[in-house]
Amino acid sequence: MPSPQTSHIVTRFAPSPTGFLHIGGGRTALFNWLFARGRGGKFLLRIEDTDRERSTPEATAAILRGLAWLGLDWDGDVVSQFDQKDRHAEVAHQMLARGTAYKCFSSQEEIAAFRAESTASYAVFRSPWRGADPASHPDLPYVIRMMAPQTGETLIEDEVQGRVVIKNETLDDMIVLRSDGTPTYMLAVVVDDHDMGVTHVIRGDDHLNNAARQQMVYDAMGWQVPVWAHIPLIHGPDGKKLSKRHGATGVEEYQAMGYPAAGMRNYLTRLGWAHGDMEIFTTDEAKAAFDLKGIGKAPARLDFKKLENTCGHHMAMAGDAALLHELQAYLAAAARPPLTEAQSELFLRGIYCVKDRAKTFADLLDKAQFMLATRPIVPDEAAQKSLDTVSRGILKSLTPQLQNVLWTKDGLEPILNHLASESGLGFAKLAAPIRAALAGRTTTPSVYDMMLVIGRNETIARLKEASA
RNA sequence: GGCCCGUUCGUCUAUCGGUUAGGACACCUGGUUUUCAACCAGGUAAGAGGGGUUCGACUCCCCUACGGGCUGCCA
Repeated sequence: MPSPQTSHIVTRFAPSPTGFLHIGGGRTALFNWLFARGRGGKFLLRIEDTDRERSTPEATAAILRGLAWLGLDWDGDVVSQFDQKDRHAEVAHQMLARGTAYKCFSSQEEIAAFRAESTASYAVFRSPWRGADPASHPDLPYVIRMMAPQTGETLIEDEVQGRVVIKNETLDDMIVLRSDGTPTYMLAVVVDDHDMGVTHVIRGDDHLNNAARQQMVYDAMGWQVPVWAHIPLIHGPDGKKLSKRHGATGVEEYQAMGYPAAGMRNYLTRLGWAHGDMEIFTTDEAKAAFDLKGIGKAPARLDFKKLENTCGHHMAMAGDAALLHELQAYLAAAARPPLTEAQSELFLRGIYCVKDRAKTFADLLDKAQFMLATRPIVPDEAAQKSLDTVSRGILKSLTPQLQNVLWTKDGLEPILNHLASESGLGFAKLAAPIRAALAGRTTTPSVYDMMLVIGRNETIARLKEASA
């Protein structure tokens, strides 16, 4: 039964469609999603496309794909901020009517000149039109500025950052409606969050200062201020802001590299958030455990080793069919050919002996090569070395013995053990050429597992081929 | 320049005035083993610096240093 005070939670993710879904954005979305989903709330998606110059439908599509891959589903339709522009203008004019905003006729040149001249420490632009008599208004283009309080303080009660005090004198009368009648971000974000019923704004802490400005809009309209939670941004391994030179920054790149979505989710969840000593979470566990309190205030660095380790856990935890399904999606994302029906069947039969040692799907596929490959098996350099004359002779003597043996580990073991001691090689030395023959490489699952997975005929065929 | 935020092992973090400062990744050692991996056991490793407050400070306050953010008719 949902508890009444937690069932009205509404969070949102509001990216601007100017590129792919950034890994940091993915984490922000994840936090919002976890918070809402863990509390029976709603998670909404809004595309902040008011900047017509930079917004592209391709970017929106990429963001949606990224979210879908991460398994973050949203409630209702995707909201286009641009579509709400009339509503934004309406609110701007309401503010005008209420006297909490005013028309400013200062040109951009005038403002630029002010900024250039003011080397003073307090370079806050004060519009001369604040409080001007409407009768004195010229017939010129104007912007609508917020009538912001110029004294006193604005208090941000932030779930992550704590109580943050911003002195109002450091804030200017921000523009809410541009001279072309379109809204600025500062207005649009507030109007949309209010209209969409957003109760918790969880976003990057690059918006912490903006929260003060936005809070003024809430106050000007008499709207309820949402719960703020400004989370630190993700940094690269060197502690600098995450950028291209650190490697992958787009969520979809991680998919293409083969990281499982569940592992990615787990890693991102734990990056900058903790729940005691717990490290590995199923999605349900994460939803239940996630809270704003556990979010750290310092920026976290991306650590690929830990990402891999986390993904390894999830790879091992996953069901076989689910792994096959996600593997196929990975292959498509990485522009690689899908597994055929027959390969899929083999994969399902043999996946048990490779999945707990793989960290990514690329890794999994590589380790599964022995079952997916078709003859001739071409040994790599290291494997070739173990297929010397002596070894080939031994393999040759092995094949007839496999003809009628019971095809189980118990059936095979005595034969291989006997051959190992009889040849004087010992098991380790005997296993090497068998690995080379069956998989063409030196790093493989157990020889028994391989034989059982590929079957009697294929085993004999590969041994014959290698010993010929 | 101004304002805001941050700083515990290499990394992610626990700690919410009194702990031998805990866990995870990585690393090292040992064990197991059919190579690698996995697995098991153990180990190295931390409170940026300086002042306070306090019987006692990683924890509260101040300063400094360093890092980040904001300061747009971008979002």
